[in-house]
Amino acid sequence: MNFNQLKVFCLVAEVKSFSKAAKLAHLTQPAISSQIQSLESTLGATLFTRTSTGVYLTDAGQVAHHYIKKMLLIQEELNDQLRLHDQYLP
Amino acid sequence: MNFNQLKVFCLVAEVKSFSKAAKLAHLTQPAISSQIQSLESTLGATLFTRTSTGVYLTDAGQVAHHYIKKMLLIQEELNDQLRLHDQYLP
DNA sequence: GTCCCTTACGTCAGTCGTAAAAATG
DNA sequence: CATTTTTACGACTGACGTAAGGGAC
Repeated sequence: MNFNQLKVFCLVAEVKSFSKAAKLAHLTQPAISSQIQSLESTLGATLFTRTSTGVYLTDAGQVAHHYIKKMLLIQEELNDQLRLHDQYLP
Repeated sequence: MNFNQLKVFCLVAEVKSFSKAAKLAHLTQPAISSQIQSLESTLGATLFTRTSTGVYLTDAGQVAHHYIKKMLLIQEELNDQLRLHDQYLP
């Protein structure tokens, strides 16, 4: 599980579309599809229901979204704190 | 940045040794060294001071340790919550 | 036909282990 | 010399893009 997968997951959850997320992330749809499948595999749960009108979070997906948002927020705080620090190398 | 790196980082921070962490994680010392170097590179900060008597967290390393522990805790909560869910596939 | 997601496949970066090197006590 | 970390190198896994496939409107 890596943070790129988590960012892609949150992006898809927001725009409710793999293809739109792909454009926003400057990736291809297959890359998005692969990332989501990989995340679903490691978490052992289906995160999205795929329909012709769009993709939507399952119950498990909503749970995951809640925690993953928190993790990404903490990651940003970490980066912010390190940027203020001495050992930071631009 | 992936979660294996974060777990290795926390392990090294606890045992203050790459070699001991390697044994505990069932990896080799070079693998630990590489993971830490990679994490230091992505965070843009030196996390450990390497001495002959052991490795110790730098100031930036202590900051990172604080946030990374929180991220790993949330990851565990996520796994716990998903395990209670319907869509969970063993 | 059009749009969207998935599968298949070749390519390239990242990670591991083994082996050798460098540094410290 | 013993211990620990780092570097070098070959092998493997994982992620990407291109191209083709399948389903819904």
